[in-house]
Order: sequence, then C-alpha cells, then structure tokens
Amino acid sequence: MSSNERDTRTKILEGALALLEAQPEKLPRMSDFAQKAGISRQAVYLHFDNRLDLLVAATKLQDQQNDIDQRLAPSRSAPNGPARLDAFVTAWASYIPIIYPVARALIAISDTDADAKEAWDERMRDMREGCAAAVDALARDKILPPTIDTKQATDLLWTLLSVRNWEQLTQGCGWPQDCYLETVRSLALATLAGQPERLQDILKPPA
Amino acid sequence: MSSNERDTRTKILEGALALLEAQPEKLPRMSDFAQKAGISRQAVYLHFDNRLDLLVAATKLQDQQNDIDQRLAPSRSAPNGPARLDAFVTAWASYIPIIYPVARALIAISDTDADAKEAWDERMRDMREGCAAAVDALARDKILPPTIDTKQATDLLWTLLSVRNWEQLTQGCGWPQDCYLETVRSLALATLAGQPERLQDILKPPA
DNA sequence: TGTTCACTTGACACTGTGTCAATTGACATG
DNA sequence: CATGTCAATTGACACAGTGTCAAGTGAACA
Repeated sequence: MSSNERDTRTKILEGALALLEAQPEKLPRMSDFAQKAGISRQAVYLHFDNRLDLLVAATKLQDQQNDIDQRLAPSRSAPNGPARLDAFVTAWASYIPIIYPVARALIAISDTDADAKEAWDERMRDMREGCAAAVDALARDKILPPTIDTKQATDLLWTLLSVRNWEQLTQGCGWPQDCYLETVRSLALATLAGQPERLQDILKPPA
Repeated sequence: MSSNERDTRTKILEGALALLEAQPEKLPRMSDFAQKAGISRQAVYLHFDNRLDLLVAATKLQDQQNDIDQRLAPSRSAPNGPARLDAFVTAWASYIPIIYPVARALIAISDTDADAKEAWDERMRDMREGCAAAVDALARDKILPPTIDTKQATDLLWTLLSVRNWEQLTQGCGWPQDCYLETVRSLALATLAGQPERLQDILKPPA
C-alpha cells in the first residue's frame, strides 16, 4: 500500500527528528532510528539508501513543516536595504534553533563523509543566497561601506550567521536566543549598513 | 633506550603532523600514522594510549615548536587596551593557519568522542583567556562600549576568532590570510574599541 | 651469557554500516 | 478460495576501523 509506505517513511523521519532533538549532542545510530520508529533496522534501508539520505530527508521535512519560504517573505518584501538585511537576519537567526539538532548531525558526519559535506554545503549555499540578496539591496541603496565589495560583505554576513557561531554563543556561552538575535542584528547593521550607533544599544546581558 | 624511545615518539608525532598538514580534509587512520613513522600499527600504541592521546600530544608539540608564549608577548606588553586587542587578534589570527590541520582533526573526532570534545574545549578555553585579558584592558581604559559587559564582549571576540570562522572565510570563501587578518582586526577594533572608522579601511578584496 | 626492552607479527573482540536471501503475513484481485 | 504482491522480519555476512593481547625477535647492555 503506497499510503502505508509513506506512513512508515514519515514515521521514521519524525522519530528521527524527535531523537535528534531530544539529545542534540548524541548521534543516534541507524538502529536507534529503527527502534524509535518501532521497526527493524533493516526496514529503515527499505526507505532510505543510507544514513545521509535519511538525514537529508529529515531536513527537507523540517523545512516543509516550518514553511521556510514564508519565514523569508518579510525579507523579500522589505522596502529598503537595511530593512531587508534586518528581516533576513531575524528570519534566519530565529530558524537556526529549530534546525540545529539535524544540522548538528549533518555537520558531524560531514567531517568524515564527503557526500555529507556536499549536502551540508549545498544547504549553506542556499542560505548564502539570502545573504547575497540582502547585501545587494544595501548596495543598491548605496549604503554598503564603499571599501567593502559585495562578495566580501556576503562572505562576512554568511559567516556571522553560521550555525557554528550560533552554537558557540547560545550553547557554549549560554546566551539566550533573544540576546543572540539582538547582537547579531546589531552587528550586521553596524558593519554592513553603516549604522554603528546600533552597537550602542546591543545586548541585553545574558540571563 | 630512553633516548630511543623519545626518538620514536617524536618521529610518530612529526609524521602525524606532516600527514595532517598534507591533506587537512582527510583524517588519517592509526595505521597511516604508523606507516608514516615506519613502524607497525601496534607500536604506535606503545607510545600513545589512543588516537586522541596522539592528537593532543601533537598539538602540544606544535605549540612548543612555534613558541606560542613568545607570539603572545607583544599582546601582554601592549601599552593600552586597543593596542592589546590588536596585538592579540594579530597573534592568534596568524597562529590559526599553523594549528589548523591538527585542530581540524581534533574537532572532527570531537563530534563523536566526548573526551576529544573536552580536550578541544580546554584548548579553546585557554585561547578565551587571551580574549578576556584584551577585553579587560579595554574596560580598564573605559573604551569598551558601556552597554556591553565584559563577559559578553569576551564571548563575542572569542567567537569572532574561532577556528571555524577562519576555516569558512579562508578555506570556504577563498580569502587570503592577510585579508582575513585585516578584516578580523578591523571588526574587533570597531566593535569592541569603539573605532567604527576602522571599518572604512577594511578589506583588500580577496585575490 | 643472559637480561632487558622496543618493536613485530598475527590474532582477536567490538562497534557500526550497509547488503543479501529467505521467510512471514496482510491485503487485493481474479 | 487461490494467487500474487509487497512491506517488513530474521539472521547472516562483509567491511572498516579501533584498541587489546600474547608470543616471538633482535639488538644493546651488563
């Protein structure tokens, strides 16, 4: 039954998401995914070629469930460069905690698996396009500091917004999410939209 | 023979460093280390408990060979806050490319091995002290923006200077080292030493 | 001559991934 | 009712890599 097949597949994926979210520091094994879904380990391979395939499918499900396009809509319709930058930073920075557990697993296997690295890199390339669009909007408004070219500005914004930086600040340094968000917004606006005064109102101290 | 024993040990470590530097994206196996040193795989275990032990020893050898203390001396003797920050950023940012291959291996196994994570975290804690010292110097000079407390400033500087960010900008985005260094210096001074005009003279474009 | 000790050889246990083949059981269709 | 289909199960296997163990070798040293 085709609907049955879908059911099991999504049961695996939702179980996998639950497992990853429960303990983001642990990397579940294929047998853990199977157990969580209530099926045999081998049955997982009836639905996914391998671990990477499963994780990629999980990220796609997650993007779908969280309507990533809608989240980015305010950025796309922003009236000017700084507003666009602000909206994009806010959207992405708010999305990171949601995708973090799966992203973490993908990053972890990227260190040893070239295919996984490619999958993660592609994901980040997509995010980079959002950075590039925001930077372009700033450039059109002639707001970008003249000594910074757009490629470099994009690289900088892209790096500022990396999952690893979010991880270090919120997980490692204990920053609450709203503090992270405010800081990153201020930093982006100050550095790329020439609004250094933003730096003055950064930063509620971490709780 | 005790001197002989030392010889083999350092032969392994130097071989390991050479191997890691040759292909930083590949993670050599224990047998690769052995082969490079011209001994059997099991002999490696006569000198190191395990893979992590070997990698940690390699980082220590590297710190020793590169006289990390001397590199940080200019920072410690800087006459004021901004000079100290500048010297520290320069010293660390210049050191990253040297330690990167080994760091990369350590980070990679950190994703799955809790002991490795602890070893790497400890290394980063040491680096963090340098950040904290620079931030304290700025605070003493009353240069730190008043809304940023020292903990937060330290976290920010620490994150800016992370190996992952260096990796993304130089390896991922293709920035030459001097461009990375200039950018990071400017960013640190603009954000923490209230010198936003530094942002104007950032950034030779990447070659 | 005999002891010591670094090192070798070859085996093994263990973990985890991915593959394969035979079997079961439910369901649908003729 | 008989048949075929198909998801899922069971149990086995190959493979890679880490770390352990035991017996043996050979050179230096006493």
